[in-house]
Amino acid sequence: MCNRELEQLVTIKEVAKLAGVAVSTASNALNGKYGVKASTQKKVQEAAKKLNYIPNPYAQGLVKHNNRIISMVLSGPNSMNFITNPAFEEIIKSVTRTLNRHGYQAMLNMISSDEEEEAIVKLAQSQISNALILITTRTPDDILERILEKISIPSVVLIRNALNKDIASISLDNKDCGYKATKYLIENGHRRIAFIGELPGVSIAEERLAGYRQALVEANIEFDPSYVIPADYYQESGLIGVRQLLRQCSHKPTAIFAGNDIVALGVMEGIVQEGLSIPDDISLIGHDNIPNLHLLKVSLTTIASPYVELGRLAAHKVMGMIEGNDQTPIHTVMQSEIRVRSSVKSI
Amino acid sequence: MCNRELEQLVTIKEVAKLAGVAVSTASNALNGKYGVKASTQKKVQEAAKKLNYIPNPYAQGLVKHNNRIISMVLSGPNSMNFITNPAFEEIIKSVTRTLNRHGYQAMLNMISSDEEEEAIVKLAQSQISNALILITTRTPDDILERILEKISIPSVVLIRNALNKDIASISLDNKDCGYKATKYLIENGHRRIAFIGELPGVSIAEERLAGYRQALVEANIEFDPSYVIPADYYQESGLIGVRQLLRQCSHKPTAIFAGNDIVALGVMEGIVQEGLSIPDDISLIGHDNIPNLHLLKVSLTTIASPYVELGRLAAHKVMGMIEGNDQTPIHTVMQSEIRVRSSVKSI
DNA sequence: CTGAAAGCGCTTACAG
DNA sequence: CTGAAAGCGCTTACAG
Repeated sequence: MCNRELEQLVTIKEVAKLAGVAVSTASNALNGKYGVKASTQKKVQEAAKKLNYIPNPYAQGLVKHNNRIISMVLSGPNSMNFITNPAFEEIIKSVTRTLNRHGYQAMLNMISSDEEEEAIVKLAQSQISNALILITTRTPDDILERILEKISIPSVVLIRNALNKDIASISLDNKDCGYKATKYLIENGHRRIAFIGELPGVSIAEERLAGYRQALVEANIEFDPSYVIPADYYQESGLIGVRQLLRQCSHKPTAIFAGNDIVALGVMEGIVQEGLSIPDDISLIGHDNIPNLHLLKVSLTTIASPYVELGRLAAHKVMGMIEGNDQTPIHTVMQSEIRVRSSVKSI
Repeated sequence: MCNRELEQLVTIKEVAKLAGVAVSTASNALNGKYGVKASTQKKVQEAAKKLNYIPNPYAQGLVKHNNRIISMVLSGPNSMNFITNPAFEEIIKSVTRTLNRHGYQAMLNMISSDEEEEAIVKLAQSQISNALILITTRTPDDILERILEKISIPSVVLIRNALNKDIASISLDNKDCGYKATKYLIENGHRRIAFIGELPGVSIAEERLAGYRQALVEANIEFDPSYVIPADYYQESGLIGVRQLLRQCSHKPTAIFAGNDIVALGVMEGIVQEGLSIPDDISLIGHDNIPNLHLLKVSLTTIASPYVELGRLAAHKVMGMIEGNDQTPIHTVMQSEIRVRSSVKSI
């Protein structure tokens, strides 16, 4: 079961002994430090190879203050499996793969939104990882800034705009996403367009709403507040939101822009439950381009965002920050594009 | 950006100083060791609290050989984002959440299938984590046994049957899954039933196939090898598989059991491309019960397996193994149940 | 170019 | 009940 004792761990001491040098010399040789005779270095390397030596990263970390571990922090409601958005899973996989390829380790930390400050600060102070990638935080900017100021390890915040100059971020052009989605609906003849995804204080929601409004303004469509419905960006909020929408508005909209794809999935459920059909009664567009949208009851038109690339950039950025050679801009904003399927009808 | 120097880390030394005791006493007090005067312990705890002391897990790990980190190992083809099965993502989240709740950390390790042995052994030897949870390994039993014998940390293998007595595992009753799926098709009047999901040497595939065959035998349906199609359990293999099936069989089957849901998704794509319809031309059943199957073009009937619970059990098992108090059986087999939707037609 | 010493932050025997 | 010492596996000045 667990043959913990079977095999003695090989340490640098044994390597040094086999190579016939001091431990410090072995260390210098293995780390390619200047001032080690080539032949000595070779001897040490061969000994290490022969013994199958792998340095203990924590012993290294203790002295170098670098253990090559990076935490991906996921915050969400305090229920068992709160990360239900496949878009975030793409990011997680992309970050992990990129880190692993560069000899870094990825840690996953799932924390409750309601104790985010405490959990993040504790995580950083524990020194368990060398950097933080905040993937799903919704903490307001000012509080998040306070949190990140408190901690002493590098961090990068994903998919949030509007953070202050000192906080590294990689995000989407969320306003443009909202604009593109809404404009596409308008181009298809829609004028009564609802937005399900209002979430005050949360950057992506506010920006997507701003893009929605901008597209409306450009098309001379009057803004109707009854067409703007709150949603928390989890699936059920789409279902609840569309019910609320159909109940509260005086003129039923002909199209809905859902804040993201899983909200759109909820909207789809709600529309079916109401006995309406997409896109004949209501057109629908989402955001994210999660997998298999083409296999849905109605294949969903959406705004596709480059989550894999975003994760890759995030991984490279934190590695650079840790190693002190990060050359990338403090803020990166990535562009999205529409992926047309058949949930929007031209009217 | 990275105010690494701003804040001095607080160590047990400062705690001891503030409490006016020796470092060893502080350690004993903090760890609740016997033989510390209550008043001393209180002094130390207060000092720790005041200074916001968090012990360095790696310094602890170095002496205790327990850093409370567990690696979830995902192997797959050597492409960027190979874990595409939402069922595995449920497991990952469930494991992580459970570990985090118990003060453990979860590490994600994505390795290439073609260098699995090397990567696993190296991971274990690096002492970077205290235990391994192998989630997606397909390495044949004998090789996997050899690998796990080589390593000196506890490990548990998920969703694999037939491993030897000494290797901890938590799995599904895959034969029963195959049996239930096939039996349900038979009960609905089908006799020409295909299985897309043959993958020799991979436990889940072999067992599901065995269950399929058993259901056939019980119903006196002759086994037709041209109805058994290989698939690698990624989505595209379903698409390829159903094409192959329709090309090679003399009598078109009336129903297909796909090895898992994402294969079923591929099959669905293929059937649509061939101009056929589900369930009118061909009935389809999958396995896993991944999210949102009810929103597909044809809502997919499937075998639901308890992945969240499985992940929870796996986390508890490795924690127990690490702490030396694991009471759970070395092998756990979980039961699955059918979830009826509308992709199977009664004929 | 090499090695002995100190130290990273902790815990564990062991004196007292 | 408390504290000084040794040690976990490493690296980094610093003598020589």
